[in-house]
Amino acid sequence: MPTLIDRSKPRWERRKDARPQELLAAALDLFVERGYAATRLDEVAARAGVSKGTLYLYFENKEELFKAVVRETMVPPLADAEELINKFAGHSSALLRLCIDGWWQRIGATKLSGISKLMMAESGNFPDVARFYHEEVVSRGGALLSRIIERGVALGEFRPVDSAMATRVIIAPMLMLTMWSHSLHACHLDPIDPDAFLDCLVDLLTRGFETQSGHST
Amino acid sequence: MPTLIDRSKPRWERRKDARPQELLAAALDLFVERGYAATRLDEVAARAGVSKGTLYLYFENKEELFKAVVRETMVPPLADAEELINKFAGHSSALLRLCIDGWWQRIGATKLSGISKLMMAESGNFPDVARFYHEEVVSRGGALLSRIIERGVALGEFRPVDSAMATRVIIAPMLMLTMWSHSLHACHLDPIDPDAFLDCLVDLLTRGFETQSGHST
DNA sequence: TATATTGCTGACCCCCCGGTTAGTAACGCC
DNA sequence: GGCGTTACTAACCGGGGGGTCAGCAATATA
Repeated sequence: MPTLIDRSKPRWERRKDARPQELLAAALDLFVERGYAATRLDEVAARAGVSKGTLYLYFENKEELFKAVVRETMVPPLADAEELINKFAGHSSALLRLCIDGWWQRIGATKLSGISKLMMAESGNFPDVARFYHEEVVSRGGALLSRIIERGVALGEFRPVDSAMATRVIIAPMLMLTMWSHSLHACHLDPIDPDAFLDCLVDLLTRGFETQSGHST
Repeated sequence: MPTLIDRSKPRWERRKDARPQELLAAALDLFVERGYAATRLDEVAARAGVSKGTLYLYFENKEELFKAVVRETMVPPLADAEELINKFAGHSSALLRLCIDGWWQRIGATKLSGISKLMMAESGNFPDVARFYHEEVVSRGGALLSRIIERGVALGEFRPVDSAMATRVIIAPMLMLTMWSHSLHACHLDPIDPDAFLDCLVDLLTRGFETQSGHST
């Protein structure tokens, strides 16, 4: 009978070391699936195989849980990209494509992109979280792209542009691509081919930044 | 004493005709400020100067209220733009700029842009609303831009591009601009000059779509 | 002024969810 | 096996919000 208790296995285990990672993984999944406000801590705990009380043994509250997810997942790729830019020798448009492709592989195409979408969506309702995310991710990522643009201009590989503005124009389609795949696309509406989209984007950008011979502004 | 009841004026008035518009205006404000899920119907009613019960006399539920807001505000500008495209005679890049500027004036720069942001943000949690919005706004707006691109290609004013993809690449920065102003920007982070951004965008697009070098815009 | 009609109120229901805590069961140690 | 420590659970709390409805008060009518 299924009502009998199986005493060969304990009902739960003590696994202090593994819990934080498992909780973070579950939290990432659910934050991405549902958004910040709509994610239930009960459900995060359940997906990690523990009860809600246990979650609170490892994380102070919902906000700290979210910050931990960001620190654990979004920040490392940024550090790697910073290192790449320092070492790179070659044409700046190649560096730009390298970074866009790298972003796509490590963030854009993964569930991590859901975090960006979530922040765009809900930062207005959670200013503290927004400030944290801006400091840890947005400003660092933006600086990274700006450096590439400025490098290109300095080497005469790009025509002179406002690097701050150009950075935003580049980031925008990248973020939108992820937003689409996490919103309308997720409802089976308006499917989009990401690779074709990125190709189209890089193509446009390359032409747009080209130092032109026969043109006037 | 303020505790005395002023019987010269009724405590409330019967204004059946004006209520729907006032409720829609209040709802638009709050949906834009807080998002769909975070908007409290109590608060919508209060801002419209009525009680929550009254709101339910005019709208079936939260979802129908939202749909009514979209129908009332987002759909008319689309119809106008469709008419503009049909009548326009001139270079397609001029038409493109006209539509982008028009969008900016009538939607992008107004609170209406908050609706786009809201849908990107929350459509995943409200598939029915997402489907409605997609049918009424997204597909129509996309078709509109695609027609401009195809017009340009047909007239030899644009180089041949995949119009569906190019449409997305154009829309993306526009939507992102509004998302920024409604999210991080709203928290006084990362201020952005919309006009400069749009100029930068149109500049890039113009160069990107240009037929072979040697031509002028 | 008296009566009928109806637009509107506000209290109420019920579920949900972030956060808390008393108690329990797993495990290390002897 | 027995004991102490502690990782973990489950029940609970309080506030919030979508949706409802019996009754009331503002108006139309006479």
